[in-house]
Amino acid sequence: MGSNADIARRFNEMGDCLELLGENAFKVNAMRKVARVAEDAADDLCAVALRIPKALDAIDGIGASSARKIIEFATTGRMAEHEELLARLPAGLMDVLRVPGLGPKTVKLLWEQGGVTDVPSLKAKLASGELATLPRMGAKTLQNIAENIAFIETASLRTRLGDALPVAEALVERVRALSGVQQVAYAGSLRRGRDTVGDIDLLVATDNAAPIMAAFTAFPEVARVLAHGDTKSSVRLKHGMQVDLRAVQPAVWGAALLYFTGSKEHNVVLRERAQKRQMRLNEYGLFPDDGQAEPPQTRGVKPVAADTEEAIYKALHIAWVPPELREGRTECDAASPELLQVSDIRRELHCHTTASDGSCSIEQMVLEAKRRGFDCIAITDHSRSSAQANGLSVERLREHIAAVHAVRDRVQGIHVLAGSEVDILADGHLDYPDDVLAELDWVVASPHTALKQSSEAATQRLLAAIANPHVRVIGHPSGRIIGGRPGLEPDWQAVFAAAAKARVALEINANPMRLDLRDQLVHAALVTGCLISINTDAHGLDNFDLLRFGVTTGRRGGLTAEHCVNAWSWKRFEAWRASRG
DNA sequence: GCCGTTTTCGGCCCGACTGTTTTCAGTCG
Repeated sequence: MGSNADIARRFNEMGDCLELLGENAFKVNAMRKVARVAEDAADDLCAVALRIPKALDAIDGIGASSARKIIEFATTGRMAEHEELLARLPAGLMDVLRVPGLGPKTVKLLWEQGGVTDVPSLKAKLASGELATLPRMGAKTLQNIAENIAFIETASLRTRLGDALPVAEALVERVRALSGVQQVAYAGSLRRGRDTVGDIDLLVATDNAAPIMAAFTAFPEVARVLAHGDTKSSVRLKHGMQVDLRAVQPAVWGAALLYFTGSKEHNVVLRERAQKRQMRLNEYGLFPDDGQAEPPQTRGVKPVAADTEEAIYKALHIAWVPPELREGRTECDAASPELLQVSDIRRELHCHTTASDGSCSIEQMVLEAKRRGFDCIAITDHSRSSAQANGLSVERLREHIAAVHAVRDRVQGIHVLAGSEVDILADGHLDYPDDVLAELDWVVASPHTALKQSSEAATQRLLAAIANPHVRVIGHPSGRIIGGRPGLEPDWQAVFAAAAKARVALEINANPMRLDLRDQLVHAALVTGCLISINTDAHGLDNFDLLRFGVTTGRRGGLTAEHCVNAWSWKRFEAWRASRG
């Protein structure tokens, strides 16, 4: 049976095909919408299709036609229309569509009139100069296409949150120092906290944009100016990231921040709500809709709301939506929960010392946790199978437990747990026998190897770990590395149901390379009733700073302090910790 | 293709910038 990701991929590809074939753009959008719904669905849509086919049609965004396709896929493993559409296009044309600046219209032109069928043929025809005879293909356009192909061949298209955020924060301070800047912030997917971002969106409030645009495009870290207008500029930095800077009048700051934070899909929902209330929303404000085509802001129409995001949501009768939830799903349908904050976190439950692969002593880690105001730290060095991480043999583990307890007795004002990050072996067995695990105060069980095993094997593996009575947390459950490896792909619903029943927490590993569980799986886990634990997996003192990335990921999944064991009172945490094993 | 508290048909979000054009199509977010 196929996964929701398989369904999403097919609908996205159908959307690409339809777009290249010049079909109705709204039909294309509908395909993409179904793909998004499939990606976000907590339930396995194929299972739903087989069990209660009618339920598919009831899902918002999935109509009768798409429901039929999903049912066909669930029962036969194929989707005829998908295959037919793919067969109508050269297979390599999809890659041409990925080149920045090339949209469906241009790719269609290149294909039908230029004979381009894939990126290699595009490069060959660019080199030979034969594309210059096509309409709208001037020298500048052809040069841009060549440069953009070179760019995607050398740079990765998305940047990890942990790499992009420091760059954005530094740029914000650089722009803030420019004369005439009243407010500046980063927006876009970075503000929404996505695990990777395509670019950095900066917004500045000023009465005099031109000099700021000029200064920005002249920053020394800029490698290339992609666009330089009166109110909007785009640059590519020397290390490859694209940065867009948009300037607005201070009075419309809120409308602009809302608009540029997105997501695009959230904006569409807001505009539709505005329309229903006879209003128009754009980056200049929320305006009464007088039916005139010309934009209201250019006619001096006074906005209903514009200066703050809060005022605009209020005028639309939508409860404030935290940026992390603005993905165009159901966030506008009901008030958002009070999401977890970094300041809610009271303890670190997964970290390493020099006993395995960390860089600091037990005492250094404990004192750092105490300095940060935590009430508890669990020392969880690697188990014996993680040889590359200097994992502890049973004898070394026993010495280590004694060492941790010695520090616990010496340092006052913080609880110190002697724990282990014990490997979940490929077959589901843990890396220490139960009687050894029983000697520990705390057990995090994590998969580190055999991360390409089948979905069925991965499911059984995680279920076995959850069933072990000593295990309190499943660490980085998928083992994914963002931009590196996909990690395990078990039947998540089965894993979540077992974890919820056993009251075993699932970790959000805060390391920006991992962010595992990822946001949408956190959401699905919470819907199933799971507990979540956010940990930095610190290997040194600086790593404690990674906490914010884990909290952001939790927030994107709708996590509240109530469902995060790191945020509980000590009494409640202790009762839970002692409730098994 | 999806949707409906006026609609089962007729809509479906909005603006900046580039490049190629003499008024706009295409892309992007």
